[in-house]
Amino acid sequence: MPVSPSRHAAASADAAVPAPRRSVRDEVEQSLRAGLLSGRFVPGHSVTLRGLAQELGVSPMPVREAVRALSAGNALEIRSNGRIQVPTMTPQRLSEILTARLLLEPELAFVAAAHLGSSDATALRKIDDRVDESLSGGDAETYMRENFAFHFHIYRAAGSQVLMPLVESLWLQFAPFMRTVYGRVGTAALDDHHKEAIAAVRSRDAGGLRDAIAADIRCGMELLDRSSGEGLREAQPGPPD
Amino acid sequence: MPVSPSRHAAASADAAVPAPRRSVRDEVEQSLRAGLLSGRFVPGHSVTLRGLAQELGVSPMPVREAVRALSAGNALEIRSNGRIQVPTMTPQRLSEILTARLLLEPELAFVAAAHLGSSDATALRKIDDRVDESLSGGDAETYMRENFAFHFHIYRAAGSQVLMPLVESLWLQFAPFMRTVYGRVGTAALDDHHKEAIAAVRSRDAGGLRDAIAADIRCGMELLDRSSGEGLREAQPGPPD
DNA sequence: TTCGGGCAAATGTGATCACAAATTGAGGTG
DNA sequence: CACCTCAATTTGTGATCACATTTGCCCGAA
Repeated sequence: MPVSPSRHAAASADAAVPAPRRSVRDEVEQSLRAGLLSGRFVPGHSVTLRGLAQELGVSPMPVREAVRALSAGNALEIRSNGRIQVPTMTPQRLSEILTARLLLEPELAFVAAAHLGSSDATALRKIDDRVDESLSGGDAETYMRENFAFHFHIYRAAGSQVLMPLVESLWLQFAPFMRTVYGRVGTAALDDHHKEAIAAVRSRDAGGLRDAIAADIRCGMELLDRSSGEGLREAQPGPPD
Repeated sequence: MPVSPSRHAAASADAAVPAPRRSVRDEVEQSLRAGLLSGRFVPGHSVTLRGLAQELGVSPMPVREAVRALSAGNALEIRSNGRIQVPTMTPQRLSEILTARLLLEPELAFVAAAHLGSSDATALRKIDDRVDESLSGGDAETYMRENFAFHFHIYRAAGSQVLMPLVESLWLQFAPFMRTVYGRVGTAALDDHHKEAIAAVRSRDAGGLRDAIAADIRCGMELLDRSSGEGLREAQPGPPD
C-alpha cells in the first residue's frame, strides 16, 4: 500500500480545486482511513510507527501525526505503554456505536434528501450494484468499501461540516470489527435496505430516506445479535492495558 | 497561558490508575482543550506552533501533535496555507452543532441518570452554585468552565466511551464562539435549566434529566437567536481560505 | 497619500538523532 | 519441562535542523 509517489500535485493550474493539499501526512492519514474502513486492519492487532512508515515509504514523522489524528477520534488506540493498536470491540462499545449511529445517520440522511436528485439515485444504484455483487461474491473488503461509498454519497449531500465528521468517526471505529464479523458469518446473510433508500431518493421522500437508513443500521444490529458477540473481547474486570 | 503547573488536570483519583501517563504532548493537549473550553481562544485568531510551544515552555514537537489531534476533531482549523487558527463560526455550522447536541446530549444524560445518585446531586449543586455566582458576576471564563463541569459531571456517569468523545468534540467546537457571545451580550440573560436537572438527578428521574438537558441546550439556542448571528462570519461565496 | 516591489522574519513540514521504557528471545536454573 | 534472568532489539517521545512557502513590513515611485 505505497503512498502515491506523485509529488507533483499542481503547479497552480487547478485554481478551482479548493484543496490542492499536498502533504505526506494527509496522504498517510487518508491511506490509514481507507485501510480502517475497508477492514484491512484487524482489531487488537498492533501497528508501529516505523512499520507503517516503511510500508508507506515515508519517514515516521508524517505517520506519527496521522496516527495521532486518528487516535484522537478513537479510530486507533494508544495504550498506556504507548503502543498503538487497532481498538478491540466490547459489547458495550458496539452498543454505543450503534446507538450513536441511529441517532445521527437517519437525521443526516433526512437533511441530505433535500439536496439529492435523480442523478444521485442513479449513482447510488450503480454503487449498490457493486455492493450486491461483492455480497454474493463474498468479497468482504470490497463490500465494506462500496457500502461506505453508498452511505456517504448520501451523507455528503447534506453539506454538513459537523455531523459528517462525527459519523465518519463512528464508521472508523466499528469498521475493523465488522470486517471480522463478515469474515466469520459471511456477507450473504445481509439484507440491507439500500433499495428503499434509492427509491426514497428518487421520489425525494426525505422521511422515507431517513427510515430506510435507520432500517439499514438496525439490520446490521440484528446481524450482530445473531452472531451474538462472537469475537468480542470479554469485558475484563481487571485493567486490560 | 503557561502549561498548568498543577499536574492534577482533568483526571480524578489518579492514585491506583494503571496509567500514570504523563507525556508532554498530553499535557499540551489538555492545556489547549482547557483553553478552548474556557474561551481563552478567540475564533479566527491564528495560533502558531512555535508560539504555543514557547508559551507552554516546551518544544514545538509535542505542540504539533496536540494541535493535530485537536484539528482532527475540528476544534482547530488548518487552513490551506497550513496556518492554524481557531475556527470561525458560521450560522450553518452553529445550527449543525446545536442539532447534534440535541441529538446526543439528552440521550447521554438519560443513560447517565441510572448511575447518578444523591451524592452526585449534591456535587452538581455545588457546581451550579459556582455557575450562578459567575453568571451574576459576569465572569464569562469561569462560567464556561463551571458550566462544562456541570454537564460533564452528568455525562461522565454514563461511562460512555463513544458518545462522550463525540459530545466533547462538539463542545470544543462551539465553546470559543460562545465566549465571544457572552462577551457581547453578557451572561446575565442566561437562565439555564440546571435546577431541574439537579432535581431530576436527586429523584432518579431519567426522563426528567433528559428533558432538562434538552431544555438547557434549547435555552442556549434562544440566546443565540436573540443575538441573531452577531459575530458570525458571513458565508462567503468565494473560497475564504 | 496610495499602491507596488522586494527583502527579512516567521511558519509548517519532514528528516534525523538521542534516549528511556518496554518487548522479545535466548540461555540458564530449578 | 516450567520458570526466571538478562541482554539485544524495538518502540514511542522529544529535540533540533534544513527547507520551501508565506507573511509582514519598509521603502520608494506615481
